[in-house]
Amino acid sequence: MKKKVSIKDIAAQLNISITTVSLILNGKSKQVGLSEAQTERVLKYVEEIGYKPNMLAKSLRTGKTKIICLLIEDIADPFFSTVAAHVEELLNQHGYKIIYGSTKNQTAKAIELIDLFRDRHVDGFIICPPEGLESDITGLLNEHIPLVLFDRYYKAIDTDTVIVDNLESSCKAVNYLIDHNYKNIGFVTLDSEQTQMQDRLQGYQKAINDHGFTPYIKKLSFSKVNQSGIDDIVLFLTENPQIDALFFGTNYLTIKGIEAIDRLKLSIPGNMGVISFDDHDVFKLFKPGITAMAQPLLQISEQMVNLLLEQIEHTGSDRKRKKIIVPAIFKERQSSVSKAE
Amino acid sequence: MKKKVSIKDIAAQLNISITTVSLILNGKSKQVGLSEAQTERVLKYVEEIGYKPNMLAKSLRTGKTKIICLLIEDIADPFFSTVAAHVEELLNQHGYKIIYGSTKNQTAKAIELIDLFRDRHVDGFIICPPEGLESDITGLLNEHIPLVLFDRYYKAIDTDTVIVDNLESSCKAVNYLIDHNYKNIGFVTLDSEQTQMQDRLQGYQKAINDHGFTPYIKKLSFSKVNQSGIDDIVLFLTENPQIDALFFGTNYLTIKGIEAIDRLKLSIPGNMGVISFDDHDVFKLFKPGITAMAQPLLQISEQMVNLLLEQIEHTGSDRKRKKIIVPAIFKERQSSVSKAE
DNA sequence: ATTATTTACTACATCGATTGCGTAGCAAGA
DNA sequence: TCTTGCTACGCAATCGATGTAGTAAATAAT
Repeated sequence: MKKKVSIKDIAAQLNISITTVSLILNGKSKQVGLSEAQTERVLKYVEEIGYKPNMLAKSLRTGKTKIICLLIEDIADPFFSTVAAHVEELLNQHGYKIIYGSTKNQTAKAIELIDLFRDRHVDGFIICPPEGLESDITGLLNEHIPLVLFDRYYKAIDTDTVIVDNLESSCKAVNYLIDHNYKNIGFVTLDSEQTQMQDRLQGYQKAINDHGFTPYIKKLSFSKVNQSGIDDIVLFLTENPQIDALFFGTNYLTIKGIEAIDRLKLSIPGNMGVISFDDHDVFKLFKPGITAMAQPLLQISEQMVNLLLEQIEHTGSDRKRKKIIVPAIFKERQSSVSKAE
Repeated sequence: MKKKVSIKDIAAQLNISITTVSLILNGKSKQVGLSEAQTERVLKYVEEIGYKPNMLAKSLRTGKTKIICLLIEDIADPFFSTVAAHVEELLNQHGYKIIYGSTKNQTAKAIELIDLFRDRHVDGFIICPPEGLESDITGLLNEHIPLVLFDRYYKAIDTDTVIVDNLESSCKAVNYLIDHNYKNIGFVTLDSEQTQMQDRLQGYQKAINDHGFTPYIKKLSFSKVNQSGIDDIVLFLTENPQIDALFFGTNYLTIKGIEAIDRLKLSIPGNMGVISFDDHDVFKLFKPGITAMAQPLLQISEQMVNLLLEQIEHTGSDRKRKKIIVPAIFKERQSSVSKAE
């Protein structure tokens, strides 16, 4: 069992000062004019004994932890876990580790987590914010803590943000259904004020209005999707039997919807055209394949990491915050093929 | 923009010593005999200004970080992300945060990550180890760092471990197929020496041998599953047309298998019975539902967290290491219903 | 009145690094 | 000989906490 060696032990062993060792280890030997010989000697010895600096001490002193906090809804959700995987990979390339927290879309939990990680002095945050976090986000901004929001944002706060073009994409998806001969298109969404859901709703409404169609909108409460989601959709469809296609606001709503449609013994796309916002592994495997408006997760992750690194590197205060909107990708599958007249 | 207050500022403000503040904040006021009045005063003030201790300094001093490292194959895999979600939740209840890393099942990446997190002084590890990590694991044990392995383990090293009864479960699954009239049952697995895959293979072989059947085994290389997995399985089935059922060693193999079967225009379970080791969201939604031997993820997570906390709390060296084997759960669906004679 | 005990705190070293400032040693220029 | 200027390094403060050992004052015991 090896005991941990500190910079002090090294200095003692080599009969030099701690300062010298530290400077050499931080590559400042040239800068401060330490001799080649000494530098070599220290580097060689350090290598030999496999010394690893204590990151805690380092962080305490420098104020940098090289840890980024990723705050998402739920790590078990494929959308978020995929983003997490990408962000992890990308940030690793820059020497950052990532620590994450699942908010379950609950304001209180999110606030608690932000506090906790701020206490741990993470170097930055990537956050998919639930509702009602305005003041906490503002707090982070005021302390100049690097921060990127994604998937949704707050209209009232100027933050670096990465989202998809929710409105446009939704509009396109609904137009696609209209073009394929569906006449009564319903929209199943969350009862949420969050920007992404609002924009998707508006996209739906725009497409419907543009064609003078009748809107059919069902809003489910986030917390009840798992309990009564299927029942709610069954009811919605029963009450509106004329509906011949459904557009879903998120992938888990689509999954509930598929089960509901199945329960009503309706066939996809024969009786019911389906398009999902957000893709899912299931959708391409499912028979018929479920058409989806997919978010380009790698691209989103890259943009987020870039924005975050920009902030970390840019210590001045004159940087302009950026909102990046990436286009969603339409994955055409069989659940939305042309309806027979 | 509020500046961070330290324990020193508090002491100065209240005209008392740093020690006193620290003692009170750590709830030792009674123990060391500080006056009620003083205690109240400090607590009240601390509350007022919303002081948060610097965890870095605390950790540096105490050697505890209250962070646990979860090392898994891939956070984007639903098996691991679900475990991650459970572990996070459970450990949060005990005041621990979790930091994770995806090894992609690569030895080098895993070693690097373990090193990194050890440097960061995490209080413990939960690891799903790739092959060839024996010496690193031994290293952790020697340093008495709390450690739990899961999903697989090293036969040569005595560690706390949580796994499912891979051999038994696999045997049961294959027996189920046999009982349902399938005669030529293939096993699609990974070309891996890891215990979980070996045990599943042995379970398969036992069931096949017990009935005097012919084994058909296809081993895919982990790294190539995504590229050529489907083709490989198609080939395997083409070369062995008598196969009437497949047992898959992991859920992602099953997914490849389903696509392969689909490509061959075979129907499940009509032409091909299917059972998967490991469940997946897709499987219950799929038509027909895919029968699976599911791992009880919450139970596994609970056991891991328990073992880890035991180690953290048990500072003596006489603790006996535990291997916990939890039973898998058979999820009977339609992909394995009785074959017509 | 003197010593012992208790009460209520405080001083200081420490964890393992970083870093601004200081300086010894030596050669060259004045 | 003395100042100046390098070169090559060291001292000590600091980050923000913890915890041991100690002390001053008040009270109790003898």
